[in-house]
Amino acid sequence: MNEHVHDTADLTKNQTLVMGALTRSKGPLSAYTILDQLRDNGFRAPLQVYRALDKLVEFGLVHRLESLNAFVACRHPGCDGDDTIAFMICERCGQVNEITDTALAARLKQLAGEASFALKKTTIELRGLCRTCQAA
Amino acid sequence: MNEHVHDTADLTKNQTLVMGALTRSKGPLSAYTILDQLRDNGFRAPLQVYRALDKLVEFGLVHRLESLNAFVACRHPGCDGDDTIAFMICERCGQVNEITDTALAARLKQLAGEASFALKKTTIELRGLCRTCQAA
DNA sequence: GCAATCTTGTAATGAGATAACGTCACACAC
DNA sequence: GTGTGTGACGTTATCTCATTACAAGATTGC
Ligand SMILES: [Zn+2]
Ligand SMILES: [Zn+2]
Ligand SMILES: [Zn+2]
Ligand SMILES: [Zn+2]
Repeated sequence: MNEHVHDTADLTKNQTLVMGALTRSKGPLSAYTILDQLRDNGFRAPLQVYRALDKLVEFGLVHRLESLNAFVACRHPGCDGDDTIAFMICERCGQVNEITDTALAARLKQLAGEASFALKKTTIELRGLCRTCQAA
Repeated sequence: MNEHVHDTADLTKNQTLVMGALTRSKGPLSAYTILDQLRDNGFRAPLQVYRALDKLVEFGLVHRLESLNAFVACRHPGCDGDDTIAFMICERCGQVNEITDTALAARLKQLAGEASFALKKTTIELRGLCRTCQAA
């Protein structure tokens, strides 16, 4: 088995349950919301969720949205190789759109380089209204 | 007086105290850290800090760092007009560098436009090591 | 078997943020 | 001057988010 790329078949029981909750959801979920949804599956404590989330984020199956303190299942096929992901978060319907852009990533790397900053992780979160919600 | 641009002279007592704490600090501070620093000035409750912070952020004198749940005094002269600010946060020494870049902002606006996303606020936070901390 | 390692369960606590209430000071109309 | 609206302030309680600490099972490799 590939040791870097994970799919849902590799997951433990708790990881599978948490992944399922996120995949079923239309938008991001907080850890405690996930906990509530999994009470019937034997979840009793936040740590059960957080431990699973840590792994899922590590595997690249889930992204953490810093500005929401919430988590979302990755729906961007092929964001594995890319560590510069921009999230467009609709403040009305909660929908999250995940995009990568080489020009954007290149510009950020350029800026970091000019400042001699050793870039490890980038967080880009755009807040606003999605196409649908602008009409309403 | 200009009704949009604020300087420290416009601030209330609590706002001045919170602004002072942030200005004195080399790096970002959490609301509760600020609270502790201002106990001697009569601060007793988190809300006193949060209320002041809300206003200071609104005035553009302070920025909130989403990935740290912390606040930092603006040290970027002229970031008023620019709503696309990138923060470079050193994970070792905590120093925060604030930069604006027209190419970066333009690309983000472009991407939002292509998705018909009505952009309201952008969060860009780069984590890594500053020049000094890479040597050590 | 046995040790090393990983995963899990549980309780307690720490850290970040807001709700709900009442008070006070001040500007401004009447 | 009295009423009224507005904004800042103080206090308590509560809510949400996240981690520490400790113990117990499961898994793997030898
Ligand atoms: Zn993704
Ligand atoms: Zn929407
Ligand atoms: Zn600034
Ligand atoms: Zn540093």
